[in-house]
Amino acid sequence: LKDIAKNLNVSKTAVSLVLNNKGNENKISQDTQQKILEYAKKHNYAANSLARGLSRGKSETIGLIIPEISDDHYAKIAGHIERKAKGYGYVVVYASSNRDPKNETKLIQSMINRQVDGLILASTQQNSEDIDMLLENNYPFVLVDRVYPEKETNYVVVDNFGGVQKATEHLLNLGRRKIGFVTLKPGLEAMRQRLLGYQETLKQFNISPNNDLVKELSNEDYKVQIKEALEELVRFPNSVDSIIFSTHYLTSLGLRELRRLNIKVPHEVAIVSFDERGAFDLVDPPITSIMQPGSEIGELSVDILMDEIQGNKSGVDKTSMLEPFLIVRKSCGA
Amino acid sequence: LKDIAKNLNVSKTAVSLVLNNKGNENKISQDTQQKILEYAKKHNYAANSLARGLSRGKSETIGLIIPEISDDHYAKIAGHIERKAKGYGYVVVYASSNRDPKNETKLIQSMINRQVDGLILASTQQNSEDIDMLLENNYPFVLVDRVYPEKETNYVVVDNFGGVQKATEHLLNLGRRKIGFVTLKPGLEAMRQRLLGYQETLKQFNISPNNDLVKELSNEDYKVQIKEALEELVRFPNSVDSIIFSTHYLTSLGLRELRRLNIKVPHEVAIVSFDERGAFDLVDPPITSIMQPGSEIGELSVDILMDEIQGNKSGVDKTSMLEPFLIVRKSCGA
DNA sequence: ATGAAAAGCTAAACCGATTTAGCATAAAAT
DNA sequence: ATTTTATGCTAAATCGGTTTAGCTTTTCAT
Repeated sequence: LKDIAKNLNVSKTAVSLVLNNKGNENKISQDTQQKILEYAKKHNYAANSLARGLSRGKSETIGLIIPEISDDHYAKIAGHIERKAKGYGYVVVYASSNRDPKNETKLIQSMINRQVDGLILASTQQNSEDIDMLLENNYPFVLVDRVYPEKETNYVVVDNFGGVQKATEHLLNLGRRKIGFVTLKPGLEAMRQRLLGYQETLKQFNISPNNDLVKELSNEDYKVQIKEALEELVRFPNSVDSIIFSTHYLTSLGLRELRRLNIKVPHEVAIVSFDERGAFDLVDPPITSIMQPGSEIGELSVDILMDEIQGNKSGVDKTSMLEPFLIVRKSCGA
Repeated sequence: LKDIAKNLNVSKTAVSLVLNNKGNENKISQDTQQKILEYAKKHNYAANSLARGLSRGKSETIGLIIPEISDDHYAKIAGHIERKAKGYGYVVVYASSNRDPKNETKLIQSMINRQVDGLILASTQQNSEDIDMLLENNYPFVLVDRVYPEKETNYVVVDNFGGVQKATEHLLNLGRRKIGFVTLKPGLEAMRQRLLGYQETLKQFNISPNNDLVKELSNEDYKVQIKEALEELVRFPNSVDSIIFSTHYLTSLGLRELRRLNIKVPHEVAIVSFDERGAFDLVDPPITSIMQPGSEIGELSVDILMDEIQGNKSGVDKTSMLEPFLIVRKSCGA
């Protein structure tokens, strides 16, 4: 900038104005504008974003904090977030919390220090204070895939209740009556909703819920616990004829276990997965899944965040619940 | 900073020095240091990274440009890069090139303008000029998963040749003789090496390569082309008894096609996949894959980049070829 | 011819840090 | 008693932009 100004014998101000398309409104002559634009292009000048950011108080960066970028679900969302953000001229920095609230707290702080203009959080949902802090400071952020039910925040979630409801109804309509449910301990609202969707649907069909058919595994130890859980589910007196797994990785693990136990899927036990991961359609049997609209989740969260950052002009809905849909494959016995 | 200085009746300089642990070497009294540290902690001060970056000429950010964050392979690498970078106090911004060189050029520029301290690139490998530019400007960067064979750059790759060699040998040792190879047009060195690995291994076993058994699909249209390719491979006169797919998504597509054609895998045609994606172990049949050491790729690339950024002190090897390894499952007929 | 308005530009403050050069004062050495 | 050295600190420049307020000069209306 200084260089351009010096070489063209104009002021930094003029250069800055012109390059920010404020030449006209500030009455810089066409000649001068031309001169500056040409010179800038020729030497392909591009502003130093740090300086610009410092000056404008905006970094044109959004922070994305997710449990794990390598999880299919979040990778997909991250992809859409990035693409959408680019459309707004924004860039995204991501960080994985690894489902650890302390980690998350640190990451949020770090992002703020780095002056991101806003945050997209798939929160561990155990960080009330952080959320309160963001809220108090009026920091633009949107929760994705997670909510703090008691707080008023922007969020984009899927209808976890409805998703499981569809799956449960589907199994019931196929004649299955002893449906097991394998999930994680309900630290997350999403998990609560999924369980609820299962329980309520059974009630609607006049089937009294049997808690022995529900296996809630701990977040740390599910890889081990799932073995016992499945054994209990398939043998007397439970003897389920179907199982809904509330995450794709539980499905993977569970299916492995069912095979080990020599249970025929879907003949003896039908299964449905909440969410899927690569190649679920090629699995033996192809897995019926409750699909989440990853692209919408990603894009909507960016739209909402951008509106927030730009001062709530557009009037987009700041909370949004998207409908998952059931992909029926073989594993449900259809 | 200013606040702290004002409230404590010291200079900004003092505060800055102390908070950067340069208090002692600049002979700030213990008293003052204490005072500053306490105040800073109490008001949990953290430096504005933009300002610091501007001043220091460092952003403590690295840029990651990959074909697609939602691809299992890159998502995994990205995860490890992020984790490792965090250890260095760095944060990563990512962007997807979608395999478009023009896109890549723009992204590189954008990252540089944003003052990232270094770049990790899974280049489209059609951007010689960009690479030259980075090289000329001595910009710290490392190629990951990709190389420009004729250029001297830092890189981390896997031994694509060796990986396919292992797979090919394995199939040959299982008695398969008519091995097909489905890959993408060799815009990428990786693809060239994989093809070469296949061809050379056949030679070593005294099998004359038959070009009809090699199907090179175009990057844009592979989803369509793969149908015809597979039909040609499985029917007379080719009638392969096995196929190596050079990427995980080709494997997915290919397997679907084989099923459509009613070909029994591995009985009639055995398959091996280069790289895998979620649930490949649960597929029918479980897919034998050439696995890439994602964590090493990610971590090593960060190590190399950091050394580059910090002025090549550590003497780490700046080019590195990692060994993939074969995970033998059912699809190869073992 | 004169005053007001418009056109075209610039100086300087500012964003929030880092860093260099140097100023007092106190302690030690001569 | 005077010089030297060490201690403890600060003013001010700098990074590279943005932006406010204002200064000339020209143009126009009266």
